Amino acid sequence: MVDDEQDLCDILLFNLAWAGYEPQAVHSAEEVMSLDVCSFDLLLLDVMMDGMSGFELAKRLKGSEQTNHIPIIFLTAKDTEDDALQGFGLGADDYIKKPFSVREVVARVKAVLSRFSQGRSSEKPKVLSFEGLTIDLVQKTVTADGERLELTRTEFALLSLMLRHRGRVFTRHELIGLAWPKGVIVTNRAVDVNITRMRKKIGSYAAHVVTRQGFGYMFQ
Amino acid sequence: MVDDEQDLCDILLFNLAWAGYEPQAVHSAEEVMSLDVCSFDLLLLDVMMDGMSGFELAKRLKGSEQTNHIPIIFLTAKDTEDDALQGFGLGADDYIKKPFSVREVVARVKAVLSRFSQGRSSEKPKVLSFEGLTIDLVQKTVTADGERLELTRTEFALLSLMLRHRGRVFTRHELIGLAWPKGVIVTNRAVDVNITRMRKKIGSYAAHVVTRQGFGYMFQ
DNA sequence: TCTTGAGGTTACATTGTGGTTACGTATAGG
DNA sequence: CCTATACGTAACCACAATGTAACCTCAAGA
Repeated sequence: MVDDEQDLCDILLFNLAWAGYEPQAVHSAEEVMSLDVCSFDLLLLDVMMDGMSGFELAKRLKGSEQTNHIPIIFLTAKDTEDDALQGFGLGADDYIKKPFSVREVVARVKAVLSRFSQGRSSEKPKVLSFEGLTIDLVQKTVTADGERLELTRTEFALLSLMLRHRGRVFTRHELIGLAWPKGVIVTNRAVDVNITRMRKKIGSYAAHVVTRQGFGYMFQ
Repeated sequence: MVDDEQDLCDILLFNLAWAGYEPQAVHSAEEVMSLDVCSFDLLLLDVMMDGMSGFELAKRLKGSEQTNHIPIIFLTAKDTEDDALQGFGLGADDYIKKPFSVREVVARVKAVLSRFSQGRSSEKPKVLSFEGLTIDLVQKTVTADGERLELTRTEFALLSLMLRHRGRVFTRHELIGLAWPKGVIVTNRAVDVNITRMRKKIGSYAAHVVTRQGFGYMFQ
């Protein structure tokens, strides 16, 4: 959710969370660029914002291979036909005029997400695997040679990230940005410790989680 | 495609062919053994079949050096889904629950194949190369004539910098500014020593790392 | 309120990296 | 040909990077 009105964000955050979603709010389009946008399932964009407008942001996101699949719902105070058309022209999936009821927003979010879950998002593979190591991204479970492993959230995030991009070296800084919740601040050493814990749990597959001294970690 | 339901096979065959693939169907796991499995790019296996199950077949294929690289997508009936998938650890690359839409199957096939075709070595082969010398900027590795070299971070930074701007002469001062972490203070001689160490590791290619006395170093 | 576990930090051991130094060799300028 | 300077390189060693156990905090449940 990108909107510069703090109060509105709070209300929507609460209601969307109540409805079972995991909403996150930022207050300017610029902030969005510093996030891992790919990891979001839906964007609620305010059109009128200081700095970059919601339309401008949408144009950029739809222009990138990485993010153009993410459904977008615009929130706007403008109610003219032109603006609506401009929004849809940018690939908007819905359009909600202010003032709106919270219930309406939640309903539209639900509708757009269900529409998308049948289509493109079901194309995402649900499991990652490497030899006898299998990661179920839906059940959030890991099995090694048939044996169920108990990885914690952080360990799971690290392993699935590295396995999804096997062969790539991640710096500690990148891992913190990609496998940790947004906004948390931890030291680099937290990565080492969680890598160690994760290695211990995956047994012989730990040999594939290699340290590239001076660079970071990778799965190979 | 291995499934004992003739009708289902026909539908999938038609749609996969329509999508540009060259599908082939057999109706039991036993029949698969008589085929040249290595020549297939992907296997769609029904789990529940008369005779050998899809799991059993997958276990055999993953156990063989010849075939363990072939991605497998399981087709599972709803009642066997959960427990079976948690336990199997067979290295499946995806699974699709019955009943499924044909479109979903095609989409998953596409996703898995694209992941394997480009994801094998690395996602973006950001590499620099010169004759038989290859620098993988993602994996942070250097290979010379196919042989993997173990360069340290500083050596890697020096070589990749010079190779990226081949033909340009870098003064020691420039190299310290570009290949060393910001803020560190080292003497010029540190450059010499690291150049020497790097040269030693790249073998015959060391001849291309030339000293321009009084100026600095360059790669030519 | 109590329990439990996730996970961040710290401390310490260990290893590898790489800076410095010393000395030998090559090069340029006279 | 001589000499000052630049460079190559082995050796030494400080410290940076990493593995890991231990401790502690915080939050989610019970």
